[in-house]
Amino acid sequence: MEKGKRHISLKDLALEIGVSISTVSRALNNHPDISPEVTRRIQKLAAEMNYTPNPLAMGLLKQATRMIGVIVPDLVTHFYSSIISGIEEVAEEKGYYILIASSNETLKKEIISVRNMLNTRVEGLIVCLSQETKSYEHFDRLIKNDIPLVFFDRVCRINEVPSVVVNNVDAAKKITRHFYKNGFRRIGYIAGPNHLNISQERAEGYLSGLQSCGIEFNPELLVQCNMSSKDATRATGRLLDLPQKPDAIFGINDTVAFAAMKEIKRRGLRIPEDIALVGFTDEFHATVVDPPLTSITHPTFEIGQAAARLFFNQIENPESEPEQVVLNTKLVVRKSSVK
Amino acid sequence: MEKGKRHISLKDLALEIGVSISTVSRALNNHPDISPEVTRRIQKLAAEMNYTPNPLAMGLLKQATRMIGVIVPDLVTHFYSSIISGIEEVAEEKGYYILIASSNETLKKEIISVRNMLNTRVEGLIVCLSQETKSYEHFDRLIKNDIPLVFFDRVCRINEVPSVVVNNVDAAKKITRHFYKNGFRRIGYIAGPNHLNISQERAEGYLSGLQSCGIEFNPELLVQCNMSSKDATRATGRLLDLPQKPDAIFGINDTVAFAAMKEIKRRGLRIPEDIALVGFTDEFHATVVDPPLTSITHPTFEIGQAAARLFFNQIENPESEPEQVVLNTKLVVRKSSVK
DNA sequence: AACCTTTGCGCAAACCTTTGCGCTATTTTG
DNA sequence: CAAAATAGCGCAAAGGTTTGCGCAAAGGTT
Repeated sequence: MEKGKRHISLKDLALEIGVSISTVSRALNNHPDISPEVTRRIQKLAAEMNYTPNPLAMGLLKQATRMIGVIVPDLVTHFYSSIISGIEEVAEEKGYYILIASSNETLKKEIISVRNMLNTRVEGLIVCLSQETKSYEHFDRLIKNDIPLVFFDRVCRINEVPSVVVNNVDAAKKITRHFYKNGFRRIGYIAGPNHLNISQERAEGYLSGLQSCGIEFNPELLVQCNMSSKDATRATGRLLDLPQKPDAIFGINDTVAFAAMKEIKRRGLRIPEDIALVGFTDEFHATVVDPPLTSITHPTFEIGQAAARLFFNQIENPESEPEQVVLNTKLVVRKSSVK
Repeated sequence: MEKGKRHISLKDLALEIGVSISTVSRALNNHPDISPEVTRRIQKLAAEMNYTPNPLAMGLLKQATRMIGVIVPDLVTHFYSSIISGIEEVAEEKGYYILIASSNETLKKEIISVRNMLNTRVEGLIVCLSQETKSYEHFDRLIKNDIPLVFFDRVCRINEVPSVVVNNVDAAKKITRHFYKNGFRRIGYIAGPNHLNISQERAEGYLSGLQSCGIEFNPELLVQCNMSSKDATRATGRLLDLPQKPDAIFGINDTVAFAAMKEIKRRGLRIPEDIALVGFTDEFHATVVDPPLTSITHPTFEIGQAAARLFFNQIENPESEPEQVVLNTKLVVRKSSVK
């Protein structure tokens, strides 16, 4: 092989054997038109020179890149990386690659990523909205042009776009009732931004849980944060500064719960004796903090798989109606919420 | 735009304006041959129809895909995902995309991933070896064909391939001396597989640290594991089962240290009173476990950036000699190692 | 008026693959 | 034995982009 020639083409094989390019192509695809003898020789040479078809050429020809764009709020939390693993598994089975971008929780980067990925000619997108995202025009071009799109966890336009979520309402209700059963009555909730479906739905479950336990909702006990550690710490502070502190706190996710845990300890309060704590998502390290954190496990890998399946459903079945897959979660009780 | 037509091409623009494809191409590239008037009209239309060049076609023409393959042992630990973020940042500046694959710490998947990525025509690879990898033939094709390759953290063939590592020897030595200064004398080390440079170098630093403190090396106190939580728990058990237990343990990374922490607690021993503990890598949650874990911070983001820069150096400067970048780490002292 | 230069644009090849169609021998059929 | 069928292969187009070359018309020079 010549220096600098990194991949060989049909042309190289054709020149070597002394036949035309089309004959080589057909031989490799076992086309009946080509004599067994020639086919054998070509396939042998191709194997020796380890020929592989050029995906760029195939992409041009078939107008298909076999690439899926995946946009997540960040790359470094277990939640998203595990979902990505799930997507990758299904994609690999189908011979697709995934292109990953992080929005860093900003709308601006999300918009740029969508544009970039389309320019790269991905066949479609699987997206979890950034925290800031409350307008959705940047997805219009996809929807209008029937470019496959799937949302997961943080979703929008669920009537037009297939999505994967967990049963947030039910899970939050379960948490509230769990607190109640263990003797806690002043139950606080640290929510996220209001426009996110996950925040709304978990709040709804929280309220419905309170009601089913006969506890009246106290607005003081519902605080908001932007889901960063820093802001979660502040939100926790606001709860702990109340004249009547909560005796239990439920955070919208484990990052928030970890921050709350630090702040509670910093103020010399004990968990769960003084304040019980429950998270949401069940990051790996929930088992390793002290006390171990009660949380809602997410079937992260399955979320990724489901999202990828919805994606391929659109590829193979463009006319199908948008479907929403709802996965179940489980409350995993650990020390942080049981006296 | 017709239904199903997802991207427009030079041809579409040419037809619309009534000029040839080459004129459109030149107009968009501001070629002086094209009259200002025509150029203006073409650029206006291109903007309106938001034309973007088809990367497949460009790739075919220029024999360059502007894609980098990245292979990591897993996707879900903070260490790797943060490094990937660093790579992505530099890649984005250069207009490159990254294609990510996980070896799941297996040689088999690593070999497959290398092959797949080459078939996809990535322009080169940035790799962290899997735990199992002790033979390196699957990289020969890259080296022989001058396809850019960079290793980071777990490296091999450092004379032929540029790489990014941290000062493992020095860091491990620092840990050992830190233990000594805080009054610990029976210092154990839970190592990883022997063929990995990180395991060897940290062992070397451990030994050199002991020597510099005048402590004689006791082979019983150096145990190995495959770096999984399970095996790390077993390895910890072996240390704790010794007739003369260590009074300090140093784990090859934080995953191992977390497992050790659990096992030590499970046996009713206190940290750091009975046994001091130090990790390596400083995963985010080191601050959140109890007690907070002393560890070696890795400049993960910078590792990714450095790896990407070495990569582009090869692209832009194919004849340059393979360089090894060594980044500094810092010992962050927390409660787990100070009585 | 006859020539040369410039301006402004189109043709076609190249990158790689697939595939409908056409072509030439050979083989089969009536 | 002539006609028709078939086996086995090549040509060329398509997909999108860039770019060397060619070409026509306009302008300028003697």
